[in-house]
Amino acid sequence: MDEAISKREQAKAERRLRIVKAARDLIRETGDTDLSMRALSQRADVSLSTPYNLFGSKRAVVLAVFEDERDFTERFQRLETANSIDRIFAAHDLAFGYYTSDPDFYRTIWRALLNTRGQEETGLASPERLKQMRAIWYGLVNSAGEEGYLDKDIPVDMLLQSMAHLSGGVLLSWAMGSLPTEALTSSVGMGYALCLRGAATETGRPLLDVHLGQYCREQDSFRSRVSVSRISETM
Amino acid sequence: MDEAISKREQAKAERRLRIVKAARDLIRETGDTDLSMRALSQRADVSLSTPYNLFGSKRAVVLAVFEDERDFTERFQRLETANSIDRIFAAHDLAFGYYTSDPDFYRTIWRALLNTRGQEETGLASPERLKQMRAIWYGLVNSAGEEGYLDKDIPVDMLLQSMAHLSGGVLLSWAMGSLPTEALTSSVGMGYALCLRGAATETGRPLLDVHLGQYCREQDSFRSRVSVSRISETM
DNA sequence: CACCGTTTTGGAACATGTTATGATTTTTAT
DNA sequence: ATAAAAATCATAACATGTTCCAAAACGGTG
Repeated sequence: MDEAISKREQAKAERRLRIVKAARDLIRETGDTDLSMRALSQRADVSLSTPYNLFGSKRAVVLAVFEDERDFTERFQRLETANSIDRIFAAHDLAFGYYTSDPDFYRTIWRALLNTRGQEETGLASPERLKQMRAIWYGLVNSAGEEGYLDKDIPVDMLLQSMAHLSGGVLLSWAMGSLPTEALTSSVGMGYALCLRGAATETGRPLLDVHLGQYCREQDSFRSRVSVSRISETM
Repeated sequence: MDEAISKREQAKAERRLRIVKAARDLIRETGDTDLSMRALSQRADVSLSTPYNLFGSKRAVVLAVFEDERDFTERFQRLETANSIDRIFAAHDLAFGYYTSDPDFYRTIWRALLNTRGQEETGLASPERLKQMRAIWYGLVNSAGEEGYLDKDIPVDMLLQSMAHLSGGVLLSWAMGSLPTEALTSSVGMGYALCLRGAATETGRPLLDVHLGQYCREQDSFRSRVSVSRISETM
């Protein structure tokens, strides 16, 4: 009976899989253009209604593609670094490596995720993924605090929030085309370094200066093209 | 003949105005729902084609509404503060006062601006507005540097870029519904304070601590609801 | 195997952003 | 005044996300 019930679920899961795979392939092949639900359902060999039954909306499908693509957690486990500050930036480089290594694909996905047709129910990631990510990053920053690199007076939560918003802003800017892919990682890294330095102890500051300096130099190397990102209006 | 030529342009300008006004009213009345181009053109008493002739897309119309609503520059001139650090945060409070005083309206607009149907040509503000804003903020932060509050080793441009991304990220988070309106101003302010503190001199740090502490306390007062914003996934 | 509930299917339908088109009106130039 | 030019108008058309519905297919149960 458990097997029987699973037969139903299995078929569903398989369809779900087909749909996600078809969506991913279509995005890879034609960069968003022609990721119509009609093309998608045809490619996945299901009816037009099925993706709506199984996911609810086009946006949800794309979100599934997005989360399916990333195995950050396990790759993160294998990071080895001298100190907790370096580990933060190693994790950052790892995370943004996904974007920079396949920019067209991820930009398309991000754009689709930004399109919020209609009311609420938004959010840029599933709750589970969020919890996972939050745990990882909390651990990272908290370690830095416990190793004496960050001022204990500044709550880790607030640091995390600012860092999250920073990366979100950069990704937005990038997805909208204001920021070239080359500037992605360094823009976020620089912001992280700045924020962390704002909360750093005497001990932590030199460690952060290394990264800050490095990202600054990276940005300088194509400064002419970047200028201040278009999004600065929002300030 | 100049008058004659202007007759054409005048009529155009008047139509443009009618369209923007109609769009604004429709958004105010029905919060995005029913800002269809058909409803818009009817309300503005023009044909469906005209907004496309004059603006190019729905998004462009909304952008025009957005920029039409804000008279930040002149209100900014009237700011009077003790030092350049305080002025930065006064400007920030002023800027985000627009959003918090009419959140539904601006959230709708932001959502529409995020919707990027099709290819490039995006950007969240017109080039002129950008130049204006950039000048103002450059002046603010640069003053802080010249008054000895900020380390000269850190380029103003980079600080500005991080701050811009930060505000962009917060606004994104807010527009997507992950961040309550009450947390808007303080989230950005806290990030600004952190970033600036990361670039501050001994002299500047205490000034920033005042603001940082204040925003922290603000956030604490409704911490239960905020948690870490949903966007943290992106890190 | 026959029955029943769930899901998928095919297809139509709807709202909407956008484009194309040919007629009509308004403005400018001769 | 009249022709040329420019813009708008009314309208149809198209693509697309989404919803709805009856019929068919499927899976589990007696």
